[in-house]
Amino acid sequence: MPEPKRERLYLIDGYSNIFRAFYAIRNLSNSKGFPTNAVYGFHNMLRKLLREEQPALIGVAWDVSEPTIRTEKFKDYKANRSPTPEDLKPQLPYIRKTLEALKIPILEMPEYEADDVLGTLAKKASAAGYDVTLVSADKDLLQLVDERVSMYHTGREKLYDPALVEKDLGVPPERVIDIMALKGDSVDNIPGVPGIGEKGAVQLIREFGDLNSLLERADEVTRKSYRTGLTEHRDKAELSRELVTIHTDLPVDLDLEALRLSEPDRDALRELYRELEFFSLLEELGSEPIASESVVAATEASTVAEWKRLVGKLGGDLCVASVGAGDRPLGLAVSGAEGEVVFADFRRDDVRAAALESVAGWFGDGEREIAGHDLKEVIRMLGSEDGERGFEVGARLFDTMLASYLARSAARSHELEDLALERLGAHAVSRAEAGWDKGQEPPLGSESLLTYTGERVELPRRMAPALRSELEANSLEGVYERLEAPLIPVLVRMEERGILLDTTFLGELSAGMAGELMELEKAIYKIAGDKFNINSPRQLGEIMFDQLGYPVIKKTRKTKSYSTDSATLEELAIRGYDLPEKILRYREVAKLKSTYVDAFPGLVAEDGRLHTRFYQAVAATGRLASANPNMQNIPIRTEQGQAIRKAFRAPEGRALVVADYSQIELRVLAHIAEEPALVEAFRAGEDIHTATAARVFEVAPMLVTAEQRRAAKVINFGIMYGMSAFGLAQNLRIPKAEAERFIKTYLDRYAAVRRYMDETIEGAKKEGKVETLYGRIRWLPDINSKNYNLRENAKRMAINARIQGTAADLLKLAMIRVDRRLAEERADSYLLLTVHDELVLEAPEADIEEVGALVRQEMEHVEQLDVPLVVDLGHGKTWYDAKA
DNA sequence: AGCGCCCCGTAC
DNA sequence: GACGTACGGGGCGCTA
Repeated sequence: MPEPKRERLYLIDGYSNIFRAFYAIRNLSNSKGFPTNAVYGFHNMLRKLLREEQPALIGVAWDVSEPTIRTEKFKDYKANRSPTPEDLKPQLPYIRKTLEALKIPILEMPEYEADDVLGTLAKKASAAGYDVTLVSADKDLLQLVDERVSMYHTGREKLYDPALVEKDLGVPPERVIDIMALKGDSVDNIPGVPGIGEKGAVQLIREFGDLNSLLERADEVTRKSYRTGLTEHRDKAELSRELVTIHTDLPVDLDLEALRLSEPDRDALRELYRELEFFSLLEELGSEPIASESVVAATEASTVAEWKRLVGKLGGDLCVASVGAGDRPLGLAVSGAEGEVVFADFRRDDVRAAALESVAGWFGDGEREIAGHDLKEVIRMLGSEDGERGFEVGARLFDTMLASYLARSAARSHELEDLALERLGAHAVSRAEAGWDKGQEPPLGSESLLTYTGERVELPRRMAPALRSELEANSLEGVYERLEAPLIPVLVRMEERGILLDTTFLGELSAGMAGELMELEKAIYKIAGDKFNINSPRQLGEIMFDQLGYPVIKKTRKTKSYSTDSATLEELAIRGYDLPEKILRYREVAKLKSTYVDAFPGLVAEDGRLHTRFYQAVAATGRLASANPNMQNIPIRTEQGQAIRKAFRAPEGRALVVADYSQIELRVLAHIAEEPALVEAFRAGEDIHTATAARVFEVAPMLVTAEQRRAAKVINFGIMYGMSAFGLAQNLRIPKAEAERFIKTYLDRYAAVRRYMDETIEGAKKEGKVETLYGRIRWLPDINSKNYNLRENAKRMAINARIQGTAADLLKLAMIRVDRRLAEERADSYLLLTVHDELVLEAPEADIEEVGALVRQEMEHVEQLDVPLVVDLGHGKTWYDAKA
């Protein structure tokens, strides 16, 4: 009859594994700078163990502070141990908390070390019929190994049974003590026998059997140094043996059943993961929608009276959300300080009217604070139905999306769903789950709709306090209150207005382009000798490099296929091949046609205008982004591209006014770097690229050639982007050595720029971040990475983020001021677009001079820098004319 | 059909 | 590898 399968007890050596985790993972901390490497490493080790071994019983042995039985015997025991690292100490309580959350018992006994607890429990458990596995990175524990007790060595990743102990150490487990007693241990300050090391100890024990016999027969030892050591230091050997011997007979009265593993406390784990910012673990842990905690589902107000009654009870500070699709609101949710949520479904006409009236009151109330996620969308949606929004924003706005963005501008996403998962461990109900699916919308009063709407306000309301403190902790309230929050209503108004589009004109443009593409296509097929899809880089590559045998210039980054980008095609054209020129021209026209000319008419709203969306929480540097359509990459470089700008126009009697900052980023560089030569040039109103060329090439400004100016321009921009000599050489088609000389000369002549770059990188390495003039932060976690690419990328980001980000700050502030002054002084003139260093406005024809002057004044005086800020103005019926 | 990745190109 | 920040179109393969 086979013996029934024995259950296995896993006994974890706490400190040895914690230390190992601490040293194995460097540089892990949460956003507050709290070190988390040891918690993370140790916790992951446990998770792996739980997952892979599924232990029946488990416990973690924990050392207690001194005194112990060993320090009493030998006061210098462990005296050579270095103190617990400063970064580890604060993590220990968190490790205990993770153990508590995992429901893993912590085993500690006054006066005894973890080893003794482990030894005693191992023996006790094996005697009681369990198998035991010790988990440690300390090979002292190998003395405990026997037929029932094995040891998993965390560092070596080996599972030791008696045979493996003998193989690795040269002696069986029961002799491990003797070896240790002979050789000693300098770290634990165990003396051992002077002159005997690991090899000698093993050899002596193998020869004499055990330590007792060896000591008895010490005079038989042949090697003189060993013999004298053993005879003169017998006491040391015996003390050492006592110190290294793990006690297996502690007076414990532990019911082993208490070590039976139970279900973890998922809520406690979630809380810890959140605090420590173990987001991947948080995600893996998964979670119930917070709605299931039955506090969030909204109460629907089905009558006006009910709406007024429920909303009346909410109190001062509110959290609001609109729900719906695109610009079409389906309803409004609002919650008060206690978290009770009221929902108005706009399909009930009277409730809708009452809700919109409440909204107007709340947003217009300057004494009130309104929280929410992506309030620009909320405000825009609520204002969309009646054409004209029935309210202005006077209330203070706390937008969790923007707060998250300021706290971590480089994060992948600041969407409500993602933040809720990361910060609350909550899986938000999806739109599909709420009832929006394939053109369907949720039925009136459905439970899932009420859950969904409840979450839209409850999730941001619950995240707001932590986000507020995160802003404060990083001194980001200034940027929030001065720039981001006031910008919200400005952007709403710009999006609502849109810009008039001349679709007829675009239609003509498209037809012309179609004709040219046909011609090009014919010519291309003729040279290629075959038809193929010119839009497919892969097919084009096959034609050029396989069929026609052109030389391969370079391969693509990800798939290592033939590159056919414009630099490659230009190079081939220079080398005299026919096809590339045609392809370049084809690409240019096809790009303009598909991305702009043909795409815009489909995006025009009923008012004939294009309403882009500005995204305030996307660009890691602080810039705005624009989409649907992207109004920030409308062509301007080529004549044909510029023509597209003729389609953006002002209505009858009105004109577009364009104001753009001249060289704002270089001015910001001059200011931040305090570079006297650049500052002087800007103060003198010189052409900065000509001035740079003169300085670098050592010629009088008047004698700078067009070629020299072009090179200076490339390096001026290249510097701001962290361009290398390689990049400059490629760009200017010059030898790398020449590019290197060029950069060196530049940095010699602009020594403060070199200092700026060095100091920026040095600061980033120390702080892990860079800041703009207004305190906007970009975190750079990779700045000290061992990975060359990651590190060098982070350096370039550091150099660029300060400049680009400061320029973005300046423009945002200017927009807020321009908007305010126009509203006060020229209500029928207003902002339409912003393109990073440029504002586009619409004004009555009669007012363009005054509006231009007003805008220029606000933009140029937005901040007092070491260099003047200069704005170029233009106006006209179309964007094209206004920029001319 | 919808989605995501890739390559490529537009802007500042 | 090699120049920062964006958005978007077409090709193409995968999944449903």
